[in-house]
Amino acid sequence: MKATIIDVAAKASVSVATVSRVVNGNYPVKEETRQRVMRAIEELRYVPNIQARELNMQKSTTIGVVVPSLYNMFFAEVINGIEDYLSRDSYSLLLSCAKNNPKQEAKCINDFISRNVSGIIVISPNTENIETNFYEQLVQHQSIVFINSYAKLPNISYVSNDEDMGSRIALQYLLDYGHKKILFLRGINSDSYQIKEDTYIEVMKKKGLYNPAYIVNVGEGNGTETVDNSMYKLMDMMLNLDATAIFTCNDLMAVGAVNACKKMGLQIPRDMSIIGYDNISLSHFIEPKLTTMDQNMFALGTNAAELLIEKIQTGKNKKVVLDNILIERDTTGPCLR
Amino acid sequence: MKATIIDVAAKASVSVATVSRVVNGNYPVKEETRQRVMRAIEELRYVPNIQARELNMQKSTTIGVVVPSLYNMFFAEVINGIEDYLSRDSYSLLLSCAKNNPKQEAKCINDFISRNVSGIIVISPNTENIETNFYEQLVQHQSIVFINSYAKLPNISYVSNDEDMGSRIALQYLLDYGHKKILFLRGINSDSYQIKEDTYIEVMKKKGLYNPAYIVNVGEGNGTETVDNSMYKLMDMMLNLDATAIFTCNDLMAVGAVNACKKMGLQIPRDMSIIGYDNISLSHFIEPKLTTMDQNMFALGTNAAELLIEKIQTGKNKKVVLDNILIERDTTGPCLR
DNA sequence: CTGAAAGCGCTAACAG
DNA sequence: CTGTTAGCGCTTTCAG
Repeated sequence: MKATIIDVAAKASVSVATVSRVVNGNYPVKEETRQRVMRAIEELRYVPNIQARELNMQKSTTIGVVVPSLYNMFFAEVINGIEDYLSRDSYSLLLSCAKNNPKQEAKCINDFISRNVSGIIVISPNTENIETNFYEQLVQHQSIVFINSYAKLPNISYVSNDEDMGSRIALQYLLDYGHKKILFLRGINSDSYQIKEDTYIEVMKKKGLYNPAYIVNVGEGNGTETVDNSMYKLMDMMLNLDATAIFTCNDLMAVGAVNACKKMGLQIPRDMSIIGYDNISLSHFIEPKLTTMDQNMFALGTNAAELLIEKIQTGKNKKVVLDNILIERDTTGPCLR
Repeated sequence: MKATIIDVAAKASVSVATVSRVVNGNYPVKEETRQRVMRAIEELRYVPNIQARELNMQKSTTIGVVVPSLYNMFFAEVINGIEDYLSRDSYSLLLSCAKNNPKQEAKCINDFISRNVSGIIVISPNTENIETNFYEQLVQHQSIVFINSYAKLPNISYVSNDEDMGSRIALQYLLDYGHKKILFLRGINSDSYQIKEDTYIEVMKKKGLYNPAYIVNVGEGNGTETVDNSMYKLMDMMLNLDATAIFTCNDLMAVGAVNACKKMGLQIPRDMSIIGYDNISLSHFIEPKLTTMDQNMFALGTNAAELLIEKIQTGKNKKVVLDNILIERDTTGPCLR
């Protein structure tokens, strides 16, 4: 059985209150008694029970993080940032995976609440849960931070990338290279795809280059199958479309596009320019290395953690928008057709 | 303020005991009162406080997971497996990152204990903590499972891969294809590389094909730079060595090898066969898709979770060694020279 | 079938 | 400076 504060008190011949004071160092204790208590703690290998402490204090130092999937390295890198910031503030991180399923996402969150987390970070919240105003009820009693959510709800802090601006930069880069027929690859169930599509449509229309047939939906965008799905989808379509460039909503899709071109005998970037989004490590592992928009996942994570702790402590919401920068590598070049 | 069991009891005009019975369904309650309680729960949006429940029941349904780094996708995939198994059993997962630092690893674990986890999974435990018998003291009061630890301590459950056997299979596969000059690519600072090298040397010697010059050390084996390091290292060497095949200690190195061949104008697998190790998702994202030994990280995770829950419930330790199976894809073929 | 009451381990008045 | 004690929200005997 694990030692409790009572065991320590008995061993040191003091009251539990004194032990508590020694442990927390929040009230004066005579040095000599302190020593005695410390020794008892050592000998019994006493570790305070945080559950009991938090039950008593009506607060908690655990925060919950929900991700839609762990298969896209994007999420691992964001979690890395969150964990890094949190551990400095001695918060703990409860992790749950929603498996790209809105029901599951809601279940994860209810579970967090049961476990008395002091706040929750949701990475790429499922649009369905936003529409059904699941979150609107939630924010009454919970501190929430959304990472990369398009719909802005009241009483929630946000950290997101300026994906609108990022998409403009990516598109402009392609346009500057002379590309006119630019395919747009997106997935389902994420706001982030919608933001980019809106920007894509606006930019292309403004240039008089818009063609709805160029918008391709590859389905699930964050699974193991995303790369292959994107590849097959493109191979099906490209025969009928004479595009010279592809702008994809994430790097997984971009890799699929690269593979499709290889399979079809198209040289990159001579015959086809491809630009991805995220800059996950995968993007520079492949050959040719991917030109992509960097989302700086680590910063996304640390900022979210910072906002959440601020929200917990002050009740104030804040929105942070990070800039995405272009990482120019080997999959883009001038339009030669 | 969140509703408590007392609020529900008051609203439904019953005792807290009855509410508890309704919530847990473990004792008979008259249907009519049950209805009344359920209605009160709905109206108050009551969610049981698991901290309080667990404090009372002296048990917990949280488990802690320590990883040395979150940067490597290997770990993300293992965590995915753990999370998947745990969520079925309605356990929650507390995640901490030790940042490749033994002190930090110990701190993470003490923190878990404070938070009353019912067990801990350590992925690739730090050798230093094993030597200083930090863990030996720990196991008295804690259920521990190690993933991929080569040092075996008493009272700990293990799940690991049979990398010796896996290496034999990989090498034999290459030998069966007629390859005689097989390069071996390894990194630093991991037992796992040593196991594979020992096997490599033994197998090659037995065939009379051993050549120490064929052993290549690429340095850090799990960083972002591993792919490129491996590529440059190989490009430097291959000119002088007339190898026809390469066996690498992980997929990152294998991808580097593939890229090196591409850069040098060698066709894969016609001019060079390459076999990796791990089967991280990256291995089938690239083109040509990598032949590799599957470490099945997901299974590593689910098995660890299973063993941990078994250990928690029965106190029994177990060692599970998973077989690594060959995933034959597109980077290997017969020796044509 | 239901209620009263005793804790789980801890903190924080309050009283010495 | 230190001890006593009342809860935090919940489960579970033990009586009715």
